[in-house]
Amino acid sequence: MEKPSTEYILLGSLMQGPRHGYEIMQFLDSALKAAWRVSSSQLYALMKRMEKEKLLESSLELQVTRPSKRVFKITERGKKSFLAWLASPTDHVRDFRLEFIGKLFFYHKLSLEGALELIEAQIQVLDGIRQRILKEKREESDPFNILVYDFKLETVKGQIRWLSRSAKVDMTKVNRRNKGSVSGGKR
Amino acid sequence: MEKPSTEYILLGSLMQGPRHGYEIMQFLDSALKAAWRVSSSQLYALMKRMEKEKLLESSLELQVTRPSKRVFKITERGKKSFLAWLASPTDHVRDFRLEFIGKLFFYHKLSLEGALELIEAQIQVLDGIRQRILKEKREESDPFNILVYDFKLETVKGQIRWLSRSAKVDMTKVNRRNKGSVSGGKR
DNA sequence: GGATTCATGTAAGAGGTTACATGATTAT
DNA sequence: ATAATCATGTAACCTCTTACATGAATCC
Repeated sequence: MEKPSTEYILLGSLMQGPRHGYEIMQFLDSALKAAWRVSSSQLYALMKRMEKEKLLESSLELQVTRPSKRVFKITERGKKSFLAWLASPTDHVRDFRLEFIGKLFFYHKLSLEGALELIEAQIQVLDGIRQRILKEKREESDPFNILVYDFKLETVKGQIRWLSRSAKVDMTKVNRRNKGSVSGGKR
Repeated sequence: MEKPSTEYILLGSLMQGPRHGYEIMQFLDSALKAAWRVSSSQLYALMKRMEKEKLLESSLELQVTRPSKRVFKITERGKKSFLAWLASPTDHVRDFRLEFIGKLFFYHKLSLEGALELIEAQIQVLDGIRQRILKEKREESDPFNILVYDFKLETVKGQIRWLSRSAKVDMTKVNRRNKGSVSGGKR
């Protein structure tokens, strides 16, 4: 069973240091707004579950004028889980969009190396899928189903094209600009 | 509030005459297997709901050696609802794939006219979306967000390309081959 | 004086999925 | 013998969304 990628997005939000829920929401709202939305209810529910699974720890921080904050901190286990997710390509076309963009975001944000390797691996995976669809299309006789296969092919080809051009080029730029550490930086 | 497209797929399965649940499953499994999967539990649940909404009617048909069948028949209200769905383009990129293919399937299967008009309208809708993304991209300065917009653009452009080439051409062929009636044919 | 920000949640529901129950019949 | 086909469902769960509750502080 795979975790939903939203959990990894939340884990990733804690990689630069502890944060409380509201802070994470603001962070994602401004930084990932174009690609990912997490509602407050979902966020708090997921955080609770992940604490049970020992992927993070929390502590209450009392405030005078404001309501108390629950500050979350990622555990070693959580870091390992996040980094493993980050390095592995997605193998379902329908999840590719959100999940892959989420991964790139953290390579970018955390100034991590390995993005090009992931892109390369993802291209291989998508190319495998492309060939599988091509094979199925060849074995199909119904004209409507062929149409469907054409659409799937067009989708996968668009993704590969994007990976080969934009992603590769831009992530190279990003990587060249700032080479940094994984866990550095307190808030 | 929009209905989930799965309901329309089920409605569409009744357009050529009454059918029982198992029969619909087989029909979809063989004819739409490349694009749409409906589990038995979901099918029966949706049928029950749609009967409450007067989109269909059902009656029990007793059998000697086999378990009884519940035969579903689409109502006038159901037909109207289905045909309205069929003629309207999808305006969410994320729903486009499944929903549009489902629509084309029924134009094909029911030998209906109007597929080319729908394709044309859908291209217009997607082109509007393309321009909106392009505009947002131009206003964006963060290199990562630009990457995301590039991906969205690549996706939409792939869809438009598919619509303009394959879909248009193939549906023309289909339309030319068989010109038929809407409600004709008993099972 | 009313809206927005800060901060955390609960409850209900939408739209599924997977596993399972039932039980006879027919194909291998 | 056993597996698959026919036929209809229930129950539990999953991921995520929307609406709502709370309550002080600060901005306009």
